[in-house]
Amino acid sequence: MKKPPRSFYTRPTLTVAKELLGKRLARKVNGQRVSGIIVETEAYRGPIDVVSHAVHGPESKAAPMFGEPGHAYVYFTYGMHYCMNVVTEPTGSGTAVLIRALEADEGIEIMRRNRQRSDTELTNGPAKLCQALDIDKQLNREDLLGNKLWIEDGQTVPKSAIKQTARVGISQGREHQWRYYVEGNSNVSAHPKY
DNA sequence: GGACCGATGTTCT
DNA sequence: GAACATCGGTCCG
Repeated sequence: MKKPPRSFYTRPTLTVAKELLGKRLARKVNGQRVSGIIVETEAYRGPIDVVSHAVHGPESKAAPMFGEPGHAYVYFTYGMHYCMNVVTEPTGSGTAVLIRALEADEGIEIMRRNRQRSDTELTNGPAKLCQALDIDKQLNREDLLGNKLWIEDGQTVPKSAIKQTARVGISQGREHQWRYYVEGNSNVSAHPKY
């Protein structure tokens, strides 16, 4: 499978967030592929976005958001969870896309072992998919055009199936509809109220 | 299915 | 001290 080029990530964050739907997020664990199709994303639009980690600046833990596009920004939160972002726009922008849900595809046995949950609970949330794919702090700043953690072409999602809503798990910034997901996909994380 | 709530560590005020 | 881009257990339907 073909990896999108660096230029895919250099584009506006909302465009990348939308077009990541249907792409495959993949890992190689002990020589075996573990992957899933991206079905839910959220855009975090840099220092001007009040809920983005980038408001803390390029010297904060969000430093990778200001790095080269097409790299991973993995952060640790709530004392026990990792979440993964894809850095977007030209270097220095501080923008990224949070991967919120996958449809598990390859290496499901490994995901079951990592998660110890039912198959419907493998990758339907940002911290869950990180656990399923064994993504942690070690993969922070990893190049997604590399061969440890990467993104490659997957499926084509019809435009009519892409839904746009407010982001999840934030208190401010609810007026922006910067979350995208594939309508009808059972792996999309729980639907918030508005 | 939903509401509530505790876990647990890093970062920032 | 508080906040936190979350999750899973418990209790209630």
